[in-house]
Amino acid sequence: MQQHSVCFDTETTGLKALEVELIGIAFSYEVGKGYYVSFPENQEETASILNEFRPFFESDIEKIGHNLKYDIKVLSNYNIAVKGSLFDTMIAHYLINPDMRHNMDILAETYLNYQPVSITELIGKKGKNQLSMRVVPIADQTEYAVEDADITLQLKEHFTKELESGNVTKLFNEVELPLVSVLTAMEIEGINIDIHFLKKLSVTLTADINRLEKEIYNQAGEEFNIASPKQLGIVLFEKMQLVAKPKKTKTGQYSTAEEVLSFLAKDHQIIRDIQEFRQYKKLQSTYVDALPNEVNSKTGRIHTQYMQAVAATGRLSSNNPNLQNIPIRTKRGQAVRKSFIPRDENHVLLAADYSQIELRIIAALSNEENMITAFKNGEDIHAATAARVFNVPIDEVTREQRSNAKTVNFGIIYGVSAFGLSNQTDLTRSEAKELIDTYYETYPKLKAFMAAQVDFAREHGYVETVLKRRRYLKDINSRNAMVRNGAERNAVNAPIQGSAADIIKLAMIHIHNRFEKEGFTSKMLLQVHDELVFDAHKDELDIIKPIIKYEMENAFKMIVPLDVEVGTGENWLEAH
DNA sequence: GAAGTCACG
DNA sequence: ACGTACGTGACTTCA
Repeated sequence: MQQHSVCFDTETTGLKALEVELIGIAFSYEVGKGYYVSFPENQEETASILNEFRPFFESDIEKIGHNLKYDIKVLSNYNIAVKGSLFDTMIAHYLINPDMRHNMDILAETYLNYQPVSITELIGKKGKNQLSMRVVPIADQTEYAVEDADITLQLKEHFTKELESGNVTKLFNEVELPLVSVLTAMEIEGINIDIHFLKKLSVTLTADINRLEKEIYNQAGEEFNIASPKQLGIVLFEKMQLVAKPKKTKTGQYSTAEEVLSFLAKDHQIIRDIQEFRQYKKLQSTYVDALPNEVNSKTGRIHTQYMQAVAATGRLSSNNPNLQNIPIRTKRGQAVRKSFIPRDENHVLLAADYSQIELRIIAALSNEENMITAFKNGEDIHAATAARVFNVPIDEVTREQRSNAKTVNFGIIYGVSAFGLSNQTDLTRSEAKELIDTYYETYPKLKAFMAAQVDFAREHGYVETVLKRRRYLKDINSRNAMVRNGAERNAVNAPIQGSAADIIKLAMIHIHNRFEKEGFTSKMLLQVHDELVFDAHKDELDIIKPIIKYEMENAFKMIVPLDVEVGTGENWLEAH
């Protein structure tokens, strides 16, 4: 193959890239043409056939694909590395319009006006009756796989132009595509967990759940399914009549959500028991019992997948399992976090967190001196805000004042309303309104910035991050006030959340490259929006700590300094 | 498969 | 007068 760029697409036995076997690879380097290589079930033979393709995969030839991370991981099972520049049509379309879907089928219809053979036509709907691609006749495999490769090649032509007209080519080439390799490495690396510890934790949770269950039945005077919001609502609000006017969900059911229960907790033991019961059930089913089942039998580690084209703001998301929502806020939740441990006794876990990155970004973008000064002086930003808003010296700020200031600071990032703020605090709606007004007087340029974002969105139809990542806001001029207000909140929030995502992505690329170049044994494992987690070899700790901190703090220069806290420990909780 | 709930940043 | 925080993924219940 003498081409400059080649599209390829792997066909495999399933969806879990690190566990599947290769069935075939389609190649296309000329629109309308393609070739399919079929592999036998014998894995040694497959590896030896693949070896013939090693020079191609490791060459400088540009590799085009749709969701390349998947194909690269599959090939990694056979020790094939994919080198050279990449072009991922899924990610390209994510940058072109992050709010849309990026399935190849949809893209083919939208851009090529063509309806490809769907995978379900070939192997059926997913479920236990779904066939393996192995049993599909080779002619059909070929037809399907080559079509996909051809479509991907054709999409590239469209998207190259659209990336250009959306002014995101640089973001694509310098951030998102390099990030593919970084995420691939992190996913393959995985993280170690202490299964034995989780099993013990599950036993204690079961004991507490059983105890609470009995007490709840006792107080209710009957047995019912506490995990059923419907049954629980009837017991609490019809039988026990705990409140005169119970809040309903949008379908007319009684709401038993935490925000409803927390209002009743101080007056009713049964509510406190339900809250505790719910918490333990959640921890047990979502984490304590689920995580051990996610351990890969070959590596003994947990391998999440990072979704690079899901979150409309530019963030990553994590699934199968989601390692971006591991508990930390409650005591029992923290126990779950303790189960994430280093690779072995020669390593520790290292966690590096950006401190208040979103507030720093809004301070910098708005050029709000009062907030910038606070950050430059290394002040506690919530206390500093409280001091200004409540007009007291910073060392006389009360707990409650700081807490309210903190809530407003976060609210600003989301697009506060007095209603929302009063919901989140003990303040009444009018107190909340007053606090917001004072806040804007304290930080006048913040308000101007927010208004400017909305104006920009109205004029251009989109907003953008520091790295020019766009989010289109089609509802920004809607006549429906509620819809329009939503778009306006997005106009403020998307550049903030998205810029933070841009910055940590840059840092990840820089750190990954330095680690490769300097040949460290330590590995980056996880990203949790403003935090990176590493398996740090003890011998390398003194070298990599300052490298990580430097690369994160200097990934992107703004007029506000970025601050990163680095910690280490024998588990993820300790590392904080 | 939708709805409700709740874990995280 | 109205309904409202931004962004995700996973689990259980129930039609």
